[in-house]
Amino acid sequence: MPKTETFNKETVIKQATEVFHNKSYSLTSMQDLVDATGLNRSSIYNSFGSKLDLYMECLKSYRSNFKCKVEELTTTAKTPIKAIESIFLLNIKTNVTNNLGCLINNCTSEMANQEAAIKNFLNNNHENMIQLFKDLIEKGQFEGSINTNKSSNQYALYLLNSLQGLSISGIIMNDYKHLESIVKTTLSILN
Amino acid sequence: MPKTETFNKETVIKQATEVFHNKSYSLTSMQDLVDATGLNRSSIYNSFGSKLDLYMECLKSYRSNFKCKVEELTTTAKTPIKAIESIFLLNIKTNVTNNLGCLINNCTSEMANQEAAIKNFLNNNHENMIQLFKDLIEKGQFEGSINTNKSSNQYALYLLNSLQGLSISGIIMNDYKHLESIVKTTLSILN
DNA sequence: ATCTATTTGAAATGAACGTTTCAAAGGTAT
DNA sequence: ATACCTTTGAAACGTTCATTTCAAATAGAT
Repeated sequence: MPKTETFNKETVIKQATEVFHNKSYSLTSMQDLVDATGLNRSSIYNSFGSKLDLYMECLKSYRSNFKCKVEELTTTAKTPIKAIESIFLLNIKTNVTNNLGCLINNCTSEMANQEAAIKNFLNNNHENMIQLFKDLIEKGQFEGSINTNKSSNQYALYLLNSLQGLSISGIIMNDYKHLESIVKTTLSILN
Repeated sequence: MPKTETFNKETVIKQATEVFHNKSYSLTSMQDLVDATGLNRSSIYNSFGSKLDLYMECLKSYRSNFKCKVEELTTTAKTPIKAIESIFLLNIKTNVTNNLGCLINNCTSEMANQEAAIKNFLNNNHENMIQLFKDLIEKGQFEGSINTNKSSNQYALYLLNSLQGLSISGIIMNDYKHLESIVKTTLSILN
């Protein structure tokens, strides 16, 4: 029957993600994507639809990648607070080495008010993150390892806010130690 | 002698700032700026140089505006901690009403890795903000109203990080109360 | 009124953009 | 081999972009 797809869709998304991460959505041209993926222009349109569609795929891939790592961290961590810490450290490790910030947070600044589909994704992501932190906080508060000065919801909002801040801090600051210090100070409130 | 400038440069910058804030740098076209300012295309180039030059002017104006308000707040505030609080509240008040985030933080995501002049400005801004918080913290620690669990530098990094987070949070979250809660939790560490 | 330097308007420039088109090439199954 | 449908390459499409150009209008100083 037909000729089958010769390229690996996941690989292409990975390559495209890197470009989008490096240059932002607006500053990434279709030519950049052609160059980075080695694919033909038509193949990209055939397989992904449009530049925006491909971008959305990259966002989803980026998030599911993050989710995987987080799941691993939370299951291996000894305490909820250690789990939270390792999520934060994962974040600065991936953001300080390249000074690019988090793809999703960059997207928020750039696109949240421009594209409804993007806004939807971001809202969804936000809720997921809040839930993630809320669960961990509740677990810690139940165990007694996290204080109950604030509700799990208040702490979740606080933690996510700090994590988002680290995305921007990671773009400007080059010193890993400074970012580590921020994490330490941020989490010290929970004990 | 010559015909003099008929328009007010500051007004033009204000109008341009609004456009850049609404649409980001990349998504703002020269036509958008012509429409928003009422100026002729040539006049913009004559007076400001290029789109990027005008953008830089807007960033500077935005920052000096912020600085003015901060100066007023810090001089009228009864305590350093109240001063810090009012800076945070000013921030969420200006960012939650429009869901646009902070112009400078948006710029960080979008442009920090694209334009050296911008990166320079952002680094400078970062240092200024750190110094602002550091001074307030030191004052509070000297007076005894702020604890010494962390150094003024560590607290300054922590506070700026949270403030940057609020810029992103303000884009996604619509509930002013939630942002207020974040501020409250963030500052509770200082007492 | 005249000169002079500037602003203005409108059109033009040339490059880059995202997307489409379509004939040719390519691989799979009959 | 042949038929089938996909991928591929290259060119072209129509827009939009930032910027330039330049003659005409404009206004302060002489």
